[in-house]
Amino acid sequence: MSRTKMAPTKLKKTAAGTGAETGSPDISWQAQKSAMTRDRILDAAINCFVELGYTHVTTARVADSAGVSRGAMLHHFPSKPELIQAAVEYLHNKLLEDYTARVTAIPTKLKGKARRRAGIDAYWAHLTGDLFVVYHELLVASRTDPELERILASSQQLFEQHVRETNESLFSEWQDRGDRFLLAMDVTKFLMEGMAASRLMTDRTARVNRLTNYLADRLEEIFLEGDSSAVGRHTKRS
Amino acid sequence: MSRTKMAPTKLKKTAAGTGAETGSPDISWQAQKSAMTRDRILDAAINCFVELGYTHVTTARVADSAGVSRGAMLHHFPSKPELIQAAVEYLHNKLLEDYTARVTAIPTKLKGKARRRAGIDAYWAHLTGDLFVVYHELLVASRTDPELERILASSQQLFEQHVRETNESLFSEWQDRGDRFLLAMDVTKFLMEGMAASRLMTDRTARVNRLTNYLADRLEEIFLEGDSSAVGRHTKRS
DNA sequence: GATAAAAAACAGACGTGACTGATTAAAACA
DNA sequence: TGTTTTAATCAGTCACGTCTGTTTTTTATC
Repeated sequence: MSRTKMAPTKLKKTAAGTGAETGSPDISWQAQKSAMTRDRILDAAINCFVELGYTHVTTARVADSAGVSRGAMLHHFPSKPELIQAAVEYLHNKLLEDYTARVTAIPTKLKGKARRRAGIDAYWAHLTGDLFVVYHELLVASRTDPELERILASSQQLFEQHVRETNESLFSEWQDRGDRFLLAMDVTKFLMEGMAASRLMTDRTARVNRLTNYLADRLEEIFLEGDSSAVGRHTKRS
Repeated sequence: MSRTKMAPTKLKKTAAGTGAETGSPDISWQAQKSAMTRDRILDAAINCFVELGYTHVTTARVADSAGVSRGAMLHHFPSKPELIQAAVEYLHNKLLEDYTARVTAIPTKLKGKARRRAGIDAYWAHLTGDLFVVYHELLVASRTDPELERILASSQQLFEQHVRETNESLFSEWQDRGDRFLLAMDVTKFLMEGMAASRLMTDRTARVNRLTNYLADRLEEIFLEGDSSAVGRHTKRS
């Protein structure tokens, strides 16, 4: 938004004054302030990713959005690649938080089928949020950006692992379903990510709703498969 | 702005009717040469999209890749946006050709289930080709590029319609399946596009194979649904 | 039909604006 | 006062678009 300095929101100094402040020796007040500026800059960077798109982000815009001068920012992040790396890791953490928050927010009284359906809807909300949109853009950009690929390769793996562990604990009824749990997660993941990535399709909401319902039915089918007549229908081929 | 496709039609009128050249060649040598250069430039542009990624493409690189000078290119495409628009439309046509070619290449002796499976594999080959990767990148970039969004919005619609018509004629056994045909196409489209977009996942081939087999089974299910006990299972909800 | 004029295609150099990183000056703090 | 943090300015690079000049093809005139 507006440029202006508005001087870094002077946070209170807690009467630190004399420098005694043995109360917090490890983290000096300067360090706190520095860390706050860092976070402000990283938040601004994410914001720029959302509003401008990864390729249109410049150091000047991030600094402006954060309300600091370029000099100040370059003090914290000496070069653009270092800023990008920090911002991507920051985004990665926010993504994890977002997914975890949405899934753990499912009422505990929901059980069985209703709970699984709520999980689908939570994942869809996660996928259509700004954070995932930006993350997806980064993944695409990484095809021709080795540095970005290096940064994302690890976080991608960590994210999948985290999602899997979270799901294993929150949907523990799949515990004895073995590989069928992985199949269910993959079907959900790729079908919904495919839908999320198609921004320009016609009849979006109608098709999304139909496919989401279809997916929910398939997950029930996979879950109950051991008890139905459809055993082994899609385990191997070719 | 709009640079209509056929540049060669810019022939002058030769109003001074000497009458001698009433049978003048409709397409002069000059026009042919111009069109050839145009196509060389557009091919080079697509190539740059593939090798460098949309965001790293510059007019100089395209000209260099095409083997013409920047001045020559600027003569055919006065500005970068005009070049991009022409290149995107060119890419769109190549995409249509690619899909059509792959699907029509399915042996006619394949029938029923085997034919449907071949369709899935053909679509997967299409999605993992360079052309679709680039198209997907453009789609992502269009989020923060209004001009690109305008160009893609129409081509996206045209592509879906073309695919639908092609499939209707090549998989005519779905003719009386009504909406279930649309469902089958959507499930295929989004699940496979979701897989294609995930470049960095672990165990890629194994998971892709499993999901592809799963998808093939689901399509058979949808196709046979009218004759099975599963009628109406996933037609409506909320 | 030959030749000159006109138009189109092609080629390269220049200026402008934007972005990055470095350097220097000011301010806040201990 | 001395050090750390913030602000402002400078130089180098890159990409784009305009400009001018050259070659090739078409049209007009004799």
